Amino acid sequence: MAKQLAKTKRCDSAPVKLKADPTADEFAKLTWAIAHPARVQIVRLLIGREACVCGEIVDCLPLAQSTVSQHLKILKESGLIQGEVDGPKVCYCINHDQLKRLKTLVADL
Amino acid sequence: MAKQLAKTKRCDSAPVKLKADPTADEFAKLTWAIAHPARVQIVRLLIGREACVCGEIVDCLPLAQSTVSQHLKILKESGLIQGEVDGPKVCYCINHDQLKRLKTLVADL
DNA sequence: ATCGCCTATCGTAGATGAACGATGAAAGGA
DNA sequence: TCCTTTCATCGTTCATCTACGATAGGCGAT
Repeated sequence: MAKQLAKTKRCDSAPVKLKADPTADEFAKLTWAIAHPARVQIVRLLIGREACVCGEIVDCLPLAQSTVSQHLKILKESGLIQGEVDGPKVCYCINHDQLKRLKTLVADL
Repeated sequence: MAKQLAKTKRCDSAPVKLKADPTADEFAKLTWAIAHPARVQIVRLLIGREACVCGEIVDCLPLAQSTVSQHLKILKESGLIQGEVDGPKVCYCINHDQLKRLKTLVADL
């Protein structure tokens, strides 16, 4: 996404309005956040359980703790999940608003 | 996804069945295919037009022809779109079955 | 047959992702 | 206070993505 030339060409009959679709970026970010098998599994796990401590998620996946932590960070940054500190542990849960946003974006394709 | 240890730990009460969810892979592949702003725009363009020649898609995006061709290849490999040769041109269109599959997977989250 | 257009592929460079082990920080218990 | 547990972050390595220009191949027109 480096080149940003001001093209004057047309696509068929409609004027070119396909330049910087804001929802395309949002769409891409949300789908990218979940576009990894481990992250799909984490999201599904949280949907099914409503809340889960980080360590449990690690135990459920064949990945190192640091790797899972990275995936959790990605999901958290996308807004799909959120975590709150509970003493020495961190409890993750689904952000239903953002999940609904994702579903809406895909359904409205 | 390299480590495949046979863990015996449990996640909460349910037995560990979060190992190699086949639909998680399918889900990740489909969402990954569309997890880029340019590919989102291409898919939307094709949904709105029902068919589009490659050159028109290139003209609609601020990217080089070779780059667009790569994105089209990714989308084609995911099954979301398909292209058929029409003389010297290639006409791309949406694969509605696969698009519906994507929508179903996301809606059933 | 040759030329020009359209598209795919190759080769490359830089950025980012995915995975790991090791380390660090915070909180609670001994 | 010190130790343990829990989780995040750092640093590294390897692979993949993304973007481009250049090139090759197919097709229609001249």
